[in-house]
Amino acid sequence: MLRKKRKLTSQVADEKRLLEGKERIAAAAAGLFLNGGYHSTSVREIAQKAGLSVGSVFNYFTSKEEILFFLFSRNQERAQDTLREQRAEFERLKAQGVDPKDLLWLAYQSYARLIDEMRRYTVLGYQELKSLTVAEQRRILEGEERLQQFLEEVLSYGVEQGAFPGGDVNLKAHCLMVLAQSWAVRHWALKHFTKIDDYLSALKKIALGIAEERTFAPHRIAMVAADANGYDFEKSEV
Amino acid sequence: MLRKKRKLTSQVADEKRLLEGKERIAAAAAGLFLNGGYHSTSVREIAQKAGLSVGSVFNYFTSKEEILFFLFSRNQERAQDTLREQRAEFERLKAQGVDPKDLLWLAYQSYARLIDEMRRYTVLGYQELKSLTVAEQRRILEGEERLQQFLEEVLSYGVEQGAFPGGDVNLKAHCLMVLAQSWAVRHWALKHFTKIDDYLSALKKIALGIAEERTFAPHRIAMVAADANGYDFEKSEV
Amino acid sequence: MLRKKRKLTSQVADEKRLLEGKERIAAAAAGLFLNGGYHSTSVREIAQKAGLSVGSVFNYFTSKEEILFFLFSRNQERAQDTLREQRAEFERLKAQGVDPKDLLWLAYQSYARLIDEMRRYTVLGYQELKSLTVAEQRRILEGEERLQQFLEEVLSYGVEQGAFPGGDVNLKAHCLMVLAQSWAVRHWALKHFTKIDDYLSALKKIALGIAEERTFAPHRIAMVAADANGYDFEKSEV
Amino acid sequence: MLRKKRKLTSQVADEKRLLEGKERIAAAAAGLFLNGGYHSTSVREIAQKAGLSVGSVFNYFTSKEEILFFLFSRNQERAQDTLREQRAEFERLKAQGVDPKDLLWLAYQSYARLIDEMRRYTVLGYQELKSLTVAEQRRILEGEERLQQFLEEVLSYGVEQGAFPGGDVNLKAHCLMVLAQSWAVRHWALKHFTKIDDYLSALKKIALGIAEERTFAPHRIAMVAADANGYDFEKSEV
DNA sequence: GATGAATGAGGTTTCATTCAT
DNA sequence: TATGAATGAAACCTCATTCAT
Repeated sequence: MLRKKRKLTSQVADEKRLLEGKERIAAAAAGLFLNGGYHSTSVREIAQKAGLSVGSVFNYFTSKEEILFFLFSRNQERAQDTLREQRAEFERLKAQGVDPKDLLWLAYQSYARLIDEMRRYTVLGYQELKSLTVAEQRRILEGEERLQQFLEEVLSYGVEQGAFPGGDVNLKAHCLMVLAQSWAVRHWALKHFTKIDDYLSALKKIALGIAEERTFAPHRIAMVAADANGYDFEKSEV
Repeated sequence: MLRKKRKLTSQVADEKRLLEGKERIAAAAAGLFLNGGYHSTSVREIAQKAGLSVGSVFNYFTSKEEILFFLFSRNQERAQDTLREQRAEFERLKAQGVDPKDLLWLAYQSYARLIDEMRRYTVLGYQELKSLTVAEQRRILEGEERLQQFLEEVLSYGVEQGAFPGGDVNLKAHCLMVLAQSWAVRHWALKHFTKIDDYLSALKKIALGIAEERTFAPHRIAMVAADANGYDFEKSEV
Repeated sequence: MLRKKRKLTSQVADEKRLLEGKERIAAAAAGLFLNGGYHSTSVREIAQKAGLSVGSVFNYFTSKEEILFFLFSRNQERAQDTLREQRAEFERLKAQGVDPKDLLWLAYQSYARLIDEMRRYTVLGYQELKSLTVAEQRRILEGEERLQQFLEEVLSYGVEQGAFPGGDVNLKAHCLMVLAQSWAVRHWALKHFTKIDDYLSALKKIALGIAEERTFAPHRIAMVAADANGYDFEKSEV
Repeated sequence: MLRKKRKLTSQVADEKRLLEGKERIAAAAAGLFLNGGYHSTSVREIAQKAGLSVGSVFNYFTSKEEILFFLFSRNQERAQDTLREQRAEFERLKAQGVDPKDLLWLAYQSYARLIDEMRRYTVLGYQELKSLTVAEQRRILEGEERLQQFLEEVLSYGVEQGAFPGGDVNLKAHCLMVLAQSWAVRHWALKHFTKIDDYLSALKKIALGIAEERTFAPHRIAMVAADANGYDFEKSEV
């Protein structure tokens, strides 16, 4: 009669307690997801590590996948908060007439430090984003895009001010993002940097060099079949 | 992570047949692993897509994981082949006194094109490497390191020849690798480039800029606890 | 990526084997469903009784519910087969000018014997029909309606021939059906009849009496709110 | 079927409060049990609909099953009350020398109206009786038997008075009961009757016809193996 | 060598019931 | 007495793997 009744809400009523519980479980899950991956981690393991019974986990989350999504969104929020602060800071410093190069470097540093703080989640993103619903994936990627957009804005401001040459701002921002993220996702290749600040100081010239490079303007034309390069990919593309 | 294998060898005797079968199955698996992930793909699906019975798959591979490993190693081999060619080419051109900058650009281009050809597997690497045994992971990463080493050698040659300033060659190579790989793993952000060559020509100045940047020399001291930066990671680190 | 992939077909390929297996499992399930009910019966129990492993059950059926539906439909088919025979027989005897009363009694007897043969399933129907999808329920009830329609036709033929008075043929058929079904669903109250034929011979006069009764013609007007009799039923009505 | 109860008494001391609470919960449960079935209804849903907490439900009932039993018994009581009234009325009218046929019809009508009032529970009985303990089942069925016995007595009185022919009074009562219950359990086939009284007036001639039918006397011999008709039923028989 | 049915361990999820607050 | 979070057993179902044919 009632087919497919899905429990839509968490069982725990008290908002504060609910969030605390979620945090606790998610924290336990994060570690396990990272070593071993999302699919290889059982809810039983998560519960155990969080010091709860299996059933209790489902009082806080309605599904295992929700735990993964929670991890991503919570960090997304964290990133967006930082972004907001950065924006404010950027406007403030701009008004003070600070050198665009310094502005970029400040912005970039704070992005890289964010990556460092959330290193585990950055890696998780690269690994397990595809385990989410397409809708959920999009939500997360939109956040990422907003981060990149900010770098683009800072770069564009530099162009306006004559600090950087015009060019493919979008590409430059992409490169900068990727180099920051590599601190997390390719950390094994950067083992000789002890801390993010070591990496950053080594990277400084390279990063600014990218910004100052005179590249071609972008060909902002939406290609009809952007992906028509001979591949027979079936659906995906993450 | 570690598991006990029952049957250690494949059931198929004829070497040629065996390899053909493996290729066929792996090809089918590759697509499925990419859209859907390794864990969500069942052996039955793979068998079906390969036009075989479930049982047959296990005549060619001893486990599902072996299929994944096969995919990685086969591509590793492919990459190492390319690397060997590149090395030969590099020596030849070096002997002809070709400009180190051109040498680097040639090497880099061919690496990027390799990434492009194996785009699906590059993504797969970022996503599913952790699904392998630690030993297997290491084997794959060693290949990756060899690729980076080649770039480092080319860069070093440029330094010797006075084309590039001295500096952290290791870091530069890392950056170059990451930017090439981003064509695969962050392709959604590069949608406005139709083909790898479009991306490459836009990237050329940036890449060479990185090579020519005057960075600090590396502090080649192996840190005792390179990872002692406050994290409580348990085991892994990919 | 692929969300909600439902295994749509049974795993067993060989048609004959598949059917045999289904029969075997369904037979085991039938008994268990009857004592204890559908929900209280676990798949493990079914498997055990059928002499199979749990997994194997799901090679034959895609879900537990399918077992229940299989039971219902298979008996539905069985009933429809009998119905077809009855129809043929009816036409044959009608052509021979057999007395309508005898025709009715023959038809009724064979329906009652069918009920007897499928007694367990008749009970199951009363108990567990609601455990099916609404669509599936409808399919089963349509079969039941066809059975009743046949009785109505036989009754109508008797009316034409002057053997029975006109009246609410639909109601009469309903009464006859219910009395036959009561042999299954209220068997505890009929314990003093050893066999269906005992019950039938005792019931003969009553059944024919019903047919011969002079009832009012039916008020075949579709009532606007047929159910507006003060109840606050929420949805169902089986 | 049989289970171990932990707590044997309800937690609520005040008798009045206890009963009020039980009624409230049972009322909520009744609707849910009907649409959806006993097993598919969770205690949480019941609590929610009753406007209580889950814990409170278990202050009033010691188990979910007890709710079901409560529903059945409360209606059983209701039925027995009506029965008592009917008995009194019957004696009164008998003393007044009322026509036995009228007596039967009055008694039958009031039974049918009872069924109508408790339609939901009649259906529930057919569906979920088996979810009770065997002992509980028996208690409920005994009540049902008492109801039938009354009809038998009324019929017997008619026989004594020469209004009905002798015959299988037990069978006749059974038939009458079943036809009344069909208003509830096979309501879908009687949709063209808006109200129970419509059904009753259409049924009147049939019902009285049954009473007046000249059937065989019953063979009241307890059969040794009453069920020896080839079935392999294991335990139950509802 | 190929097949595919059988297996059973283990996955996620539900839910009646308990019990500290 | 009321609450609702915690529990853990047990449910359904999936799937890699085996093995008789």
